[in-house]
Amino acid sequence: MLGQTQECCPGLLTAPLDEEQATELSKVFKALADPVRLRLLSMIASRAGGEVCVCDLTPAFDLSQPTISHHLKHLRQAGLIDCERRGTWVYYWLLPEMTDRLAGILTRPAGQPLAQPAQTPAGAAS
Amino acid sequence: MLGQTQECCPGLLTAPLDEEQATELSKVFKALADPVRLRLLSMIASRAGGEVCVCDLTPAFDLSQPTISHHLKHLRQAGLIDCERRGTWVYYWLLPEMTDRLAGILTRPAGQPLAQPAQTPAGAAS
DNA sequence: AGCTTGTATCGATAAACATCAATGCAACGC
DNA sequence: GCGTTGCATTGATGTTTATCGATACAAGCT
Repeated sequence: MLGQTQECCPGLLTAPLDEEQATELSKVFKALADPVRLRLLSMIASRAGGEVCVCDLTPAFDLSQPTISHHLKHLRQAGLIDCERRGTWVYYWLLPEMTDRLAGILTRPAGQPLAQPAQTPAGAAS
Repeated sequence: MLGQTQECCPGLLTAPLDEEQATELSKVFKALADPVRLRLLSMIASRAGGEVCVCDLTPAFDLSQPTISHHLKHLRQAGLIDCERRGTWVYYWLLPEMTDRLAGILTRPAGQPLAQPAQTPAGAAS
């Protein structure tokens, strides 16, 4: 996912993405584009021990167990989390490499202030 | 969008998001969850002068003009870009506050190494 | 005023997605 | 062995979304 084909962090804010890069990146953002998955991810990421049992996640939502399982699969296929069955239970944990990469992609280089006008220039469209 | 109701950067990786925060955040990620919009955003953000005319964006895609306009509207409603009509043409520019905020949300605090196992623990699900 | 060009909006359609109930599979306890 | 519990997969359904053609709006030109 997101291919090691790129040097390190193409940037998004520094150079136009080509079609392939954009398609790969969009898959990860799509995984984040749902409130349930965002809450699942934050519950997993913020867990003290670094791991969460599915049995601790499911009751936090007003959704069926298959739906939660579906969302977890989505997050896992995006490379944001991974899991392991341990006896009866399945534990999930964050893969910080992916969130780190996203943060880098959304960060503009310090030396390049983007030359943005930024403040709404009198009469900008609503 | 994303409400100033929060202190600064709730985190996503440090504490579980509540339902409202997750819903707001998901709207922004939804705007990024499309390859066309990602390419549009990167074309706008990486522009030297900080502004791009729609007439420079549309021909870069194999899509109809209404479709590009629709995607730009989506990015604008997410607070990622803004625009202004100037004579015949409409110019778009990045709102770096939003990308900065997203980068912050995806960044884990230095003092909190998340205690993740990270390396695949023998026999992790495929 | 009319014509032309650039951009946004509208209405329709097909594809993608979130959700559920039903079912399957894995591990434990009896 | 059999039943139970935890989680994943399947199939169906309603909703959302990407896309287009047609049209509307805005600004400049003649």
